Amino acid sequence: MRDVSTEEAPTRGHAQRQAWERWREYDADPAADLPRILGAALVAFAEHGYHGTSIRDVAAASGLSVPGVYHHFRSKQEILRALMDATMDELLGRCEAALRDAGADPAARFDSLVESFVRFHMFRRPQAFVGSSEIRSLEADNRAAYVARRDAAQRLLEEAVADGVAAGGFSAEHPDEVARAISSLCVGVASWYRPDGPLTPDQLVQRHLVLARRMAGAPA
Amino acid sequence: MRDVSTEEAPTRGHAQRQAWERWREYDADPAADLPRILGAALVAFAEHGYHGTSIRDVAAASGLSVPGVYHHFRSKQEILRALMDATMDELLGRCEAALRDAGADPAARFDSLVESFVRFHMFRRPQAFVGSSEIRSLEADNRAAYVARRDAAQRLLEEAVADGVAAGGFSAEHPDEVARAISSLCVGVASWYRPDGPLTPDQLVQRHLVLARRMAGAPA
DNA sequence: CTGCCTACCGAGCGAGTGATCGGTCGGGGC
DNA sequence: GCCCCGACCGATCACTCGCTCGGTAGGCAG
Repeated sequence: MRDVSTEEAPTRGHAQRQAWERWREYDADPAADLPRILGAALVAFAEHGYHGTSIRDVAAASGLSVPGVYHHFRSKQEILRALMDATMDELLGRCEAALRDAGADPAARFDSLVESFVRFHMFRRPQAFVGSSEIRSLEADNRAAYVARRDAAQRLLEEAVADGVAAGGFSAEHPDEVARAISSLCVGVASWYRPDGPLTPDQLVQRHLVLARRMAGAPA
Repeated sequence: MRDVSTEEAPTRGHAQRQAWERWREYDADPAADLPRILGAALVAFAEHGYHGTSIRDVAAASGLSVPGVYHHFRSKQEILRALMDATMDELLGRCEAALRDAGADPAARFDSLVESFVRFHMFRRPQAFVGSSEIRSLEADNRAAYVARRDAAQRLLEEAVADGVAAGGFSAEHPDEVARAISSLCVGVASWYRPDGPLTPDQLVQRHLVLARRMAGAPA
């Protein structure tokens, strides 16, 4: 028999806009502030993929029955959509907070944004992985909406590089390609970074900042 | 009861070891020199993923029936394994040819290797995509063997950067991280590059060479 | 011709899939 | 007291999955 404690509220989809003022700080558990079904889905999707995960897998990992899962989500697809939405909410929220913190100087804004990207991909590895590998599993409408938000994040980077070139002394000849290279770098971080690696998160952030600045042709 | 050790697939059996002397040249169709079942599987796995693709999908795209597919491969898993093996055969083969062509100068070897990586990820996009996204769908043994070969490719890059630092005037402080960044860049190329984009392949190679050199701290 | 080989196909197996139906159970409002 | 509602479950639906069985068609050796 299951305990009937219902202390957990989903609040997905129309959640209150979270602030992410402390954009540098992350909980050790990537699934910590997700409702339990989405947390279970995150782990399963990251490990076996969307199509490699059954509703029964998600239900078991959530401590629910199959109809229990369907009480909260209309379909398997909607679980994926909610997960991807939550991922973009957090990424965009933290990046905007990082830019607010950075003020007006183009070089500082660039550094702050890159740092925010790197940190997100270090501490939200499963989200970043699912967010890039399961785009193809989203149905057309959901995919279009998700890609639009992902492109918006990409545009933040492009603007940061372009502003650096225009007013920050950056020497990159092709800012958009540098921006794309930086996001490739971050996606890569999510795929190999392990918290028990030899370097601290702060060290890794600094080293990637160096690589990003070099590609952008930022003054040393 | 047939003992299906029939290796009809030209991938590994037919030309004992392919030369890849012309490592810069690629057929326009990534599936061109794959047996039809692997070609169909490549397209399907790239679009829907391993678990999102059924044997019936592969059979239909190959113009075969389901048992027709099973005449050539013992299992769905073995189709994936053969596909991933063929991918690594080609990547490693072309990269080794690129290094042979480059001679002894560390900077030339670095350039040649990076060019080979970039070209492979531009012209073998589906292979590169499946090769990185479906590692998790390989069973333990197959995965271990594949990861070992992928790490060997990574080591080529690490050595090229390290040699550049030791004898080529590169200034990178952390060669292995630069190597990892370069391969992240290439994986990224496979995910966004479109042959009908505004830039020619040669232009894209040159631009990525610039980014790679900058990260490695190569003399301008 | 027979005998055997490779290369396939039609039909179908057991298991598992996403999803649904009609419930049960406990707590809160009246 | 009563009723309703959200949260959940057991049973089951129609369907698809990976895979297999028993066969056929054609080529080639003897």
